[in-house]
Amino acid sequence: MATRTDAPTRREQILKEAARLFAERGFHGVGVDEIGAAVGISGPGLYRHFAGKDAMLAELLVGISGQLLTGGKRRVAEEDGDPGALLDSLIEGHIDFALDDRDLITLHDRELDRLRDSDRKLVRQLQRQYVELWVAALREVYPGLVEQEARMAVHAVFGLLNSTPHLGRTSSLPGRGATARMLHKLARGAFAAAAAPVSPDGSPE
Amino acid sequence: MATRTDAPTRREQILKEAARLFAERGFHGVGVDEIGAAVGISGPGLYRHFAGKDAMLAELLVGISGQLLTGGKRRVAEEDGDPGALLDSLIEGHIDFALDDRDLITLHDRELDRLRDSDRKLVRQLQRQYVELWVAALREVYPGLVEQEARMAVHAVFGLLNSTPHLGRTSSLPGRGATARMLHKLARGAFAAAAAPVSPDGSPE
DNA sequence: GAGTTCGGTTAACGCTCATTAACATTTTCG
DNA sequence: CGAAAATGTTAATGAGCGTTAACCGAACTC
Repeated sequence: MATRTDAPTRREQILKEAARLFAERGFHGVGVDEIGAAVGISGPGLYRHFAGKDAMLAELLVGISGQLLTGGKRRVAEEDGDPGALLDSLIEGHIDFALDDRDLITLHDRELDRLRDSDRKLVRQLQRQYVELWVAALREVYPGLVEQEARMAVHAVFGLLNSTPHLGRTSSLPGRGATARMLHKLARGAFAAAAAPVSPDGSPE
Repeated sequence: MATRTDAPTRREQILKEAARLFAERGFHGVGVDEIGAAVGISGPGLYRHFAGKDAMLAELLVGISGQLLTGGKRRVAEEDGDPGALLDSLIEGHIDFALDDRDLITLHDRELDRLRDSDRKLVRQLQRQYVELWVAALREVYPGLVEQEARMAVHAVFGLLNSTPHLGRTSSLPGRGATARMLHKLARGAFAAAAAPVSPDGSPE
């Protein structure tokens, strides 16, 4: 049970830099020499730590999906009976992740196809479980939602929350706290609308 | 002024297939031979129509941004005084695009970095104009929104609407119409929440 | 303190792949 | 018709890049 202060091992440094570079220029857009240079060693030295470039990507993507799922499960386990609070907790966790590890979020839905079949299957399975967590939580709050609707809403809200990488180009963000609060509001609003039975705002069509 | 029924020229075929392939496997993941094969010619025959692979991507991305902006401007021009209707019209237009040209939507925020500086600047500028269209329309409906908030909400809703490519893996969609309606509802709900002054749903924190 | 492991280095290999060359065929049209 | 443009073809080129080979010093370890 030691994940913190075990020293940022070389492996971890590499993964972190690789994530940043992959997110910036895409998996194929980054050479191993670059990744090596980013951690002070150069080129093939990476092969002392990873089987290959693919292995780095795989470990990153599996790691992301795993972390998201683990965090989600923890929050579900901590539920105290208030479904709304659980949904808020899930949203908050996802926002934290999207804001803190925006590189990984970017990778997550950009480079999945580059994985070996088995790895991709694993990642997809973790993703699916994570989605189902949300779907269950959402339907707890809005029992009127049928499963398919709920799933679609969850996917859409993921898209909303994961939009943070696209910000920052346009204008400097209004501070992390305010950003998080705004995203939370937006997500909640979308969910509420999903559950509204008919004509969401007044326009009959 | 002839864009339709001028025959689907070779150029257009190529662009269409290239878009599909790029969206599926990424710009670097697709070879020119593959693109050629997709339209019946093979390999370097493409160079009779495009200066290079980069040029195809550039034309695609500029085209997308341009189409979005043009469509948005048209809808703004057709405004009849009802700000809510304009916002709905913009949403509807974007959803149509996201559902009909999901390949292009995918490309749009995945491969922008591969462009030459000048092209990327152009695309960004078109994007920015499109965003500003939305921001203005949104603030017309919700005057309480400050510009920065509105811009963030718009970006987030783009993320939401552009999430459609991620669907379809999980479960068969419930039909195009229903999908469009649902996305519309979600977008409207998010916007409404953005404008809500405080504590969106009841949780005080 | 000798030997093994660890973590690195540089040089070389080999493959993929965009691009160009050289050449052929059809279409246009004066 | 006949020349020139248009549209392809295949073969060659050349750069980039992931990976492997061969080699080396430091750090443990018995």
